[in-house]
Amino acid sequence: MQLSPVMESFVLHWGEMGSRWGLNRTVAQIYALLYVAGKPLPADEIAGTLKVARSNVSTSIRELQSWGLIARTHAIGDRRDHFVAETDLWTAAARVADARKRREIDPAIEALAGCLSDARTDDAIGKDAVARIRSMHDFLEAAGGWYEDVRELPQSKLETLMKMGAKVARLEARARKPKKKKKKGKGRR
Amino acid sequence: MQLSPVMESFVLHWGEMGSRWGLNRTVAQIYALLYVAGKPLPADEIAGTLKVARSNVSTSIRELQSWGLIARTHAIGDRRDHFVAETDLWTAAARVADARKRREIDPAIEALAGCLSDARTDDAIGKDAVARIRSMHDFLEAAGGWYEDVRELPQSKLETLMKMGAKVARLEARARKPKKKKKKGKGRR
DNA sequence: ATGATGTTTCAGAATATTCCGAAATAAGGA
DNA sequence: TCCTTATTTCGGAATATTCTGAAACATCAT
Repeated sequence: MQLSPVMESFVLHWGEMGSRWGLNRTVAQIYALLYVAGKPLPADEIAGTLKVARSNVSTSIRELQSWGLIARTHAIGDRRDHFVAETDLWTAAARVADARKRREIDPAIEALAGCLSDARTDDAIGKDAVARIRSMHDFLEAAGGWYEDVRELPQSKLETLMKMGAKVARLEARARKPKKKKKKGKGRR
Repeated sequence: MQLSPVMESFVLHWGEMGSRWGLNRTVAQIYALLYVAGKPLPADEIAGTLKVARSNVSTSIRELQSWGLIARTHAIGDRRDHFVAETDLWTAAARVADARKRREIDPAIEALAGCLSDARTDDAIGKDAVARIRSMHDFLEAAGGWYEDVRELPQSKLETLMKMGAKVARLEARARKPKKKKKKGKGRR
């Protein structure tokens, strides 16, 4: 896979971004490569294009699969596995959100529940401290539950909901600060 | 600050969680400590309690302030700065979300915009690849814009919106899979 | 000023993560 | 089966991050 200058810079940027997002560089770059490539690539070609060890690609692909961001396909007359990126960004974002919830939120809830249960036999802790821990636990659980509910909506409904949110927000903004001509520093929309 | 067993385990767990969340252990532990403590603590007491270097506390506090998760206060008759955690979890979550958008989304959008502008002078890149890059750019920009809109809502409105979302989700779920008695479990799809 | 107290900076040590490459394992076709 | 090709595992090298302790800096009361 020969990369054009822009494709290369896209991949490189993604590598950077990936770190910020908690995936490592290689993983992020592979996703980016598959995303721009727009066609299935075999592992060794990925390794060649990105100049990383073949084994590294193997590990990273595993990780990407666990995030649900790439899929394995096969080409006729080729024994090798090929991989494609999920190109629908709604789906991809949802996959990432799912994975993050699973890795970041759920274990946290569990840990907090553990603390709460231990708290009953800890006579050195104050009632108010326990209450604070509990409210954190409850907050995360509520957020997680909400996410799961909403997550199951078909995309169309979700989009409607989001538009609604934005509309309410705009109305609200107008109602609250009628003075200001244009809002915020980044003229969007 | 003497920690009870449960408080200690809370702080320790938060240290773990923090890593998953992209903050480092000390930073996370300090927040956790201030959160359970429920009262302002001076930096050296934090260092003593957590058994980390005083300077490390200083750096971490700086970071926590940049996330907007702790505030500086003063006690009469004490020259030292004291720090309190934001205990309202809605607010804290919003602060984290803001910071993450600023660090994770905004730079990404910028990078992609750069790629797109470069793409005009790159004759080796395919039209379809450019289109894919563009759609990623647009997606992120739309998501960011939506977030900013919604983010400015007063908390009460936001809560209403979320409840609405959850309600829609529940109705939708019933309509789509009338068979299932109870949802959830671990059954991801 | 001077000293007492508190905070920040910074170079390098300690630690953790990522990556490579060799060796082991699997899977297909002759 | 045996050979060929594809994939994974894993120990340790390379790299990046975090943390420490000492020194520099700031602030205030005397």
